[in-house]
Amino acid sequence: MPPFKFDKIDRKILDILQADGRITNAQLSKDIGLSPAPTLERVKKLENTGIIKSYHAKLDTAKIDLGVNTYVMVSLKAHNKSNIDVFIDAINEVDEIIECNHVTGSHDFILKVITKDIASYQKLMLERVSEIEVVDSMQSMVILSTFKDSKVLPIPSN
Amino acid sequence: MPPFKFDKIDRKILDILQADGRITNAQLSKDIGLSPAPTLERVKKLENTGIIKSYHAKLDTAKIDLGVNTYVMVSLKAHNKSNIDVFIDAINEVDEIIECNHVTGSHDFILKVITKDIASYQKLMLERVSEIEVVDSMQSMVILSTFKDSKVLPIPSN
DNA sequence: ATAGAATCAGAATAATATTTGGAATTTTGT
DNA sequence: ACAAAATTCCAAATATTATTCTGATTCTAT
Repeated sequence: MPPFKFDKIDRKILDILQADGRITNAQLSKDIGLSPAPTLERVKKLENTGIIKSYHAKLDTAKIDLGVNTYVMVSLKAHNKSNIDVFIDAINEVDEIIECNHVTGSHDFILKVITKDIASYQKLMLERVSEIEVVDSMQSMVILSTFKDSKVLPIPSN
Repeated sequence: MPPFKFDKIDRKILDILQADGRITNAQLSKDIGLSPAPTLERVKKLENTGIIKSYHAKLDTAKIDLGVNTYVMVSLKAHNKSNIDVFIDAINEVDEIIECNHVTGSHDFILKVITKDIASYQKLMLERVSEIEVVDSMQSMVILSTFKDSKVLPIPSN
């Protein structure tokens, strides 16, 4: 399958759906200047080709009592495939870890961890993450405040 | 306004809408075991109270040619309010920086940066970020691969 | 117990999504 | 350049969903 080329109209659709994932097809079609039928067809194609992976509600963490958000940088004892697999499998069991990226630099992984408070954060780290046998060291950055959290990616023009 | 208490049904709604932001109200009502009318009423209340902030399409960065994603840790020359304001204002101008968090630890901010390739990343950093006068130092972590990217927050049960 | 508020189901209506058929445009191969 | 093929589009018809409304039931606080 060729990597599917989308045109200017598709890009506009992607911009709009990133900013408002629940816009109606009727409104979307007005915004991009097409009738509803081809608009829907384009959206479906973007979904079917996997360019649009999914849609999600974004919640206010403070209002659902998730006050302590952190980034945690993790180093493994050795970075062979076996160890990485063990780590990934363990991470996937933990709902509070919502992101896990393998990164360059002096650490191996960076995690994003969402918890209710410091106590639950500490408990999670001590009992669930430190306990993963392949983990060597961890370094936490507690998020004090968030100044930008855009869900709109900068799609290149060409 | 009291901090609005949501019950078990609301929590289920939040779980479902985080996982599938475009589910129809009809299907949602079936999933939670209520009729459409009160289901919609609950969703609207969750939106109006700000617990649900927004809805967004999630795209495949590789397929839209955004192959280089990084975390960048930034230290400012001094962390007074004035400098922070200057920094935030500058960051908000840059579409490629989709997240900006003020954090504890040896750096001041952590950014998430989305670009097409290494060349565009370097250009962005040199010409847009390094140029911000209050920036002292930067340290990059390039994302090699993403093992988890969940849009579902672990809502505390009580 | 009882008034008031909140929540619910079911039905009616309004809006939207989705399908269909065919015209117009673009693309492709010669 | 040309014609066939493919793509893209619109407009209209139908199916599905959202939304509103009414009244019954449950919950809450006194």
